Amino acid sequence: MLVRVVKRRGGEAMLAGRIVEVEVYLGADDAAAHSAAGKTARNAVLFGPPGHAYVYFIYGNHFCFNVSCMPEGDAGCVLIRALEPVAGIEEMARNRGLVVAASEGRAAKLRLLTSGPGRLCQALGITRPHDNGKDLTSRQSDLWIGDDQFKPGEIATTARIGITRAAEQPLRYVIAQSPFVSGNLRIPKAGAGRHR
DNA sequence: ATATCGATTATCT
DNA sequence: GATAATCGATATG
Repeated sequence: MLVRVVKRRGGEAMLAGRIVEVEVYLGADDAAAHSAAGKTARNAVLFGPPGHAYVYFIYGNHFCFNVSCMPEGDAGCVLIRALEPVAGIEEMARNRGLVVAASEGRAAKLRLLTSGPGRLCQALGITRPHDNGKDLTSRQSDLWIGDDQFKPGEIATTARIGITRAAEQPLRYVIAQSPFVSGNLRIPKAGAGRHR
């Protein structure tokens, strides 16, 4: 199994991150999916062809980025929940309103860039009117997903996060070894905490 | 360290 | 009018 990279060309810099955490949403029979109640103006992309971007705005503050995965007419999708920053880190930090210092707290701050659905959208500049519906399989698009030949270690599955319905299904997939997965369910080893 | 809460808007009932 | 696939700040041990 190979993991992929989300890339985005913005102006001069290219922004890229490796996908380290996703959640699956089934089209039908999934009370947590936006598509559960049928097609609407908001989720229309999910019912289109696979490999396209579904972007939506949530909680009045944040965007979330999904990839439609099922053939036309079926609304299954994958929510991209966390990335490992790969390229364009300074611009991502600007987008997030953070400053990445050159040395020490760097690793810690990298986690703040893209470890979460809302964060990674802000870091990559993904917004609803602008990016919704883009073809992620075409390099002509300024937002696409490609294969970077990365060989992940163990893939762990857990319950999905932040939802209020059908939350118990183990449809969240994370690269177990990655420190860049979103914070909620990180499994800190005993005594692994930081001091100060 | 963990827990609780407010922000803020598109979408649906 | 209620709700939400979140984040960041504040409060508390």
